[in-house]
Amino acid sequence: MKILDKSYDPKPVEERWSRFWIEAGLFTPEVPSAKPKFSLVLPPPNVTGSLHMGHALCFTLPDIISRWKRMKGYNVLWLPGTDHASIAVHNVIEQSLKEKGLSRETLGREEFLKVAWEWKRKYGGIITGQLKKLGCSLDWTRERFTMDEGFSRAVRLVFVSLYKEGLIYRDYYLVNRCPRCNTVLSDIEIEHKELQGKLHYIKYPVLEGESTIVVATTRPETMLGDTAVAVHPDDERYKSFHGKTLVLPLVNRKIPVITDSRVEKDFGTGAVKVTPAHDPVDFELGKLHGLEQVIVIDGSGKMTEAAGAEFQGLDRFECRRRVVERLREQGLLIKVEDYPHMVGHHDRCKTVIEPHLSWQWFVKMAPLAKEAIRVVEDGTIQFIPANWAKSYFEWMYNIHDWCISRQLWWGHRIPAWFCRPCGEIIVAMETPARCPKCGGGELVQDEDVLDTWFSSALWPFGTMGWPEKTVDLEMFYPTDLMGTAFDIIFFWVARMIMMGLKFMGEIPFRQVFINGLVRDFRRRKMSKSEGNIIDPLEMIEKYGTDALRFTVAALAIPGMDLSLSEERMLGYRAFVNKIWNASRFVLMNLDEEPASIAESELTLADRWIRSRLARITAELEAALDQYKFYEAAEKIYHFVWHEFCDWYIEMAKPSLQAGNRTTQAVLAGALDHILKLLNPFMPFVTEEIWSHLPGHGRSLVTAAFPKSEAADVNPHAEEEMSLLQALVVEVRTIRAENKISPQKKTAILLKAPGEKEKGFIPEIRAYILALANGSEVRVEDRFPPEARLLKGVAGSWEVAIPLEGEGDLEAERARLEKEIKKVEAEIEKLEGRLQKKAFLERAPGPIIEEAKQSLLGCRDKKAKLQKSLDNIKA
RNA sequence: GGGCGGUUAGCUCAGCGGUAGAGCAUCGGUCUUACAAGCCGGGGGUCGCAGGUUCGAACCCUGCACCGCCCA
Repeated sequence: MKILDKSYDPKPVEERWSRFWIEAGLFTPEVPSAKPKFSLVLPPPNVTGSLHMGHALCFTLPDIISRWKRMKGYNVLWLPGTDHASIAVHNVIEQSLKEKGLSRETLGREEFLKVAWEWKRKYGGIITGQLKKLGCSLDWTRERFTMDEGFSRAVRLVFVSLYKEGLIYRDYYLVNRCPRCNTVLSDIEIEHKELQGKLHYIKYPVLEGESTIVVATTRPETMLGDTAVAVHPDDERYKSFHGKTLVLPLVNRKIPVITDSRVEKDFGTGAVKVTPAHDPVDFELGKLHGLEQVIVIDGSGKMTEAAGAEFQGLDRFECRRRVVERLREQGLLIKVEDYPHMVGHHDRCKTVIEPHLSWQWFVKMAPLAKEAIRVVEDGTIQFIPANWAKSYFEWMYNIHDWCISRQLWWGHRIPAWFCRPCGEIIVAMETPARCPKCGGGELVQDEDVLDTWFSSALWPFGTMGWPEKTVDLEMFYPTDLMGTAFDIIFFWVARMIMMGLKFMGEIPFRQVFINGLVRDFRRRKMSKSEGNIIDPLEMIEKYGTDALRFTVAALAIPGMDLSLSEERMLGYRAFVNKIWNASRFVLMNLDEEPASIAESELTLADRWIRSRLARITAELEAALDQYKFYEAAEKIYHFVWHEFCDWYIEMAKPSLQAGNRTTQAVLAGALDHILKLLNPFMPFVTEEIWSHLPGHGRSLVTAAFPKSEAADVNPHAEEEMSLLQALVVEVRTIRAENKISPQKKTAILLKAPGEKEKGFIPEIRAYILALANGSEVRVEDRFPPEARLLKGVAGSWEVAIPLEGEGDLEAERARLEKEIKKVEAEIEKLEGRLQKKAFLERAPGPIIEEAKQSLLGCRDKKAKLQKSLDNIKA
């Protein structure tokens, strides 16, 4: 048998197996297949991306499920791919152009796209390589990219169909624009953050007469675009102003005072300036009251010509200062107050959003949302944890139309053409030759591309070849699981559900597992500026992928953020190493010739570990079934380390030395079983060890997951084992507390409570000797009174070891006194309970019985301890 | 303002109606022939606060406080 190295070195092992799995096609499902299927698609990471801890979590967890299902005999498809990430790619490329003194405009669309594709070819593989490093069991033969030819076709088809159905429309509307990224955004890409702003009180003179109205605003620069002032119709303060005309300061535009019940009387002075082209509320007001829309800020945050000669070309914030200055000079600025308020920011680049009036494309969401709500309501799609469904509903019930056009080039260009002469809009799959309305050939395609999330919404079926009727769709759609973080429920999950229902007529996935956010050990968000980022690649480098994966699983409590620390990872690396060394021991003790089990030769330890394996397997599967990764991880961790290693291996040693071949077989079998249980969590180390086991197969990836054998459950062996453990721990405790050297072998005296229990002795004698470092085990009916003994109680048994020489009994006395105190507290509690009439009358029988037994046990223990103590004192 | 989650050992978290648990940290012992990334043993908690339901509450109900997230 090849002896393993003394410690585990992950790097070469990971590289070797990662390559082997993929080359051997083990992650590629059978087509066709008689097996039941289990499918999922990878939520596509950005091509620009590099693996971060959020990915590590979000991809490891479904991988654990995938690997487990695969081993259970499912035909598993986990389909990988990446997303083109319009804005992110633009940011990267435009930044590098800027460094060369270029811009995308100087380059032109076609050249820009060439650069982008080149860049994608060069860096697009980074994250996929990292996914392989993570050990994700993805079928790389099916890898897709959202801008693939086929996928792009699907995107176009969806656009065209929705347009034809009236679910996509074009509108001149006030949308959110990021002046830095130079594109509009959808509502959910806006992050509202409270800023300490200023409320400016500005005097607007009335055209006729001397009076003025004071308005309050946080954005004085927008006054240049004001086209009215609004007051509440019932506001007594302003009744005399109804119908009056004001002169807009700095601009000298004549604007009306209008009344609208939506004006908040309590805000500012109760009179509000109305800027229909730059504020969502004002936009609505303006439409209702037929106000002019004056655009004073352009899409990049610069003041327009309409803002006036003095301000034109200024940045919006610079303009704000200038406007305030001018108003102050003219005595029109009454006061400025600190005013905290919520301001929209672009969630990616954190730039303050500018409301922007322009022509854009929108998806009408309400009709799509209806079905999507129903399938979650009726449980066809299940959120895990279920609470997230609530957020989903909340959003879906209040859904807004989705602005899908982006003023970018990298992405799916909107398949719409404008006929210059007649103004007709043509939406089509292919570039139309001429206008169907006027017959003209002067057609110009819309410049914009679609929101990246528009294509992501098609991912679950677009990746499988839709709109073709493919075998993959037939076999693997709908998928079974979508694992993702909560912040993406609206971006992704909701839209995938809507599009899946709309175009496939079926849900895209049955279950949605929502994982938490990864935080640092003090529960802070990880961020570059805080310097508290834990980089998964660095962790893999330092501790190995298996340790990283196991850590992530052990911390993954459904619905909870997890706080990660390197310390924790260190602990699980120790676990990996522990497994390695336990395996090393097993392999060192196996004969060349594989052993087989003879039932009659099974030792207590053998029967016990088989019983425990059966139970732990069932428990592990139950936990995984509910996506309780932390519970599964904790269970297997405890079992492997503190049952298999601490007890079984130690107990197997004497049998192995005695040449017991059955124990060899049980030991090898148990290790094989354990490696399979662990494989979904730590694929690399388990695969490596397994390949050294006699009779191993080709790969654990496709090995059968162990069954929990009911026949192996052995309560008798478990009970006997519990007794043994209690006895051994008691002896060890007495030894430790009395500072008896670990090297020193001592005689161990046992007193069984009765004849029946004495029957256990032959079975446990050798184990006690080995585990408690005994020189002999003597069974006594009563301990010799003359001897100096250190005594303890284990269940209903007593143990004792002789104190040799002139040993000090002080420590022992302290120990006994402490023990007695503990038992006394327990007795008091139990007596209190059992004395209550109500408890005896109302509590269920077994509970009362248990309490009574407990009390008897405690009293017995106390008596024994007391006797020992008296002995010492005497 | 609405919604969700949290408050349990020094730290991070399980437990969610029947005697308070884990990992790490800590303290003591130990290089015992798989592993010192190890082994053995110990200490440590009126389960945020106040009421209520119950024979029995960390767990269920009500209110409050504080922290975090999401949506207006």
